[in-house]
Amino acid sequence: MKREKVSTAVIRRLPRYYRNLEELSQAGTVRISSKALSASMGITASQIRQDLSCFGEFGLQGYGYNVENLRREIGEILGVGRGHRAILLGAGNLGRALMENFRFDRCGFSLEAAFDTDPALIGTELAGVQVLDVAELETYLAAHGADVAVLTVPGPAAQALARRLAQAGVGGVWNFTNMELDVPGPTAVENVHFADSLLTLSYMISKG
Amino acid sequence: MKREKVSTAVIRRLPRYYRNLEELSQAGTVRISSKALSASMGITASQIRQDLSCFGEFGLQGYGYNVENLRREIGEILGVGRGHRAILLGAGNLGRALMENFRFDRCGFSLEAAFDTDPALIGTELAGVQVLDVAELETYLAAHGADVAVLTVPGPAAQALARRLAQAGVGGVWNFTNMELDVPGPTAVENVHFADSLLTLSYMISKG
DNA sequence: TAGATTGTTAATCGATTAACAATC
DNA sequence: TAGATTGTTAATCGATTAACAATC
Repeated sequence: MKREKVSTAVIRRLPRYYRNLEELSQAGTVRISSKALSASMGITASQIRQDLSCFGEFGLQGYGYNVENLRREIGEILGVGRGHRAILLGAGNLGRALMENFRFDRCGFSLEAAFDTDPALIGTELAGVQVLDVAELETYLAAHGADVAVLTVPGPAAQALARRLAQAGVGGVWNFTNMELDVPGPTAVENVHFADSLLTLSYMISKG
Repeated sequence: MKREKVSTAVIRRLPRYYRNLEELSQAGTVRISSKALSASMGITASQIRQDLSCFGEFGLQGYGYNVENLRREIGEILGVGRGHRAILLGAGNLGRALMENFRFDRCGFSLEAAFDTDPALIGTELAGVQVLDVAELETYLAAHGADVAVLTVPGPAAQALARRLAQAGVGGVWNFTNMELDVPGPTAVENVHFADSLLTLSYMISKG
């Protein structure tokens, strides 16, 4: 194995591998070759082997990969099972949709608290999670900490909150706002820009 | 200009250019050089010029680009202003969040109808949009058509619906389910895989 | 053993960056 | 005119694909 720095292209494929292996595992498939996986994922077998070789040797010559074993290994690489703790900021429509529908646990996260500014929401419970006052954010984080913050607030509030989160030591921001966040140092930002995504689709269908 | 086929890497940057130019335009900035834009976007000036040159010559030597003009040109490339029509399938939490919060119009789309299977929802109106019975999907599409379908249904229903949409001539599927869709031919699919995104973030914060 | 399939090295392909003549 | 900045060509860098020895 190589263990130089792994390119983001590779990293962004890991969740797809993980998802496919989960499905295979659930379907009871015990082993799979890079060739078979390649066919079902629309990626070359060569690339799959190359990608995996960044992290170790998970296969067996003449056999392929043990599905459950490979799933677990990739899960470990992605950090599933580290007991990551998430908080959510902005319990509006989108925030609530994520709280009620998104399976944080399947990604190895537990959603521990939500924050909002609306007095009508503060003190209530949504999807089994307490809604706290954003004013208490630093107090909460000092006491409990959090690995990731889900940012589903209105755009204008995003940048300031992101900075507060980074300041308080939150490791990553999952950004659903349409803002480009500028956060210092070690805090990671992962953007889910709906508009960018829809505009890409718009381009794709506008060819004819 | 070149006009060979444009790589997806370039296309995925276009919405970001568009977004930045919107902001500049709203801030009243009249002109900008590739160098200045590069600094504010964290992309090299060379890449910006290279990207734009795929579509035409929008700048002026010694001057740079007219912000509003470039914004409009990129908007045109992306298909904003074509009056694209969208329908939404699955008016659950996430679907409703998109209907009520997402500015389809800012991407040049109008949301024309929603579909669900829940009798309690069918016939009601959400965010000014009628909710129809999914059973009427084909009838509706035959009568009105649609350019894009927003797919916010539960995973198990996704694949079959995607096929029905493609069959009925819908040009693109904006896929929010955690399923990998297999649709025939000319219908485009743009995925918004929340889990993949969160797992990528999980990887990023799991290094230490 | 023979066939299958890995991990890795080498070859190819594509995307990003640098350089610069053209020109506003 | 002199300075700035484009569009494009060439150089570099990185990522994907192909090939193959190792070996289950």
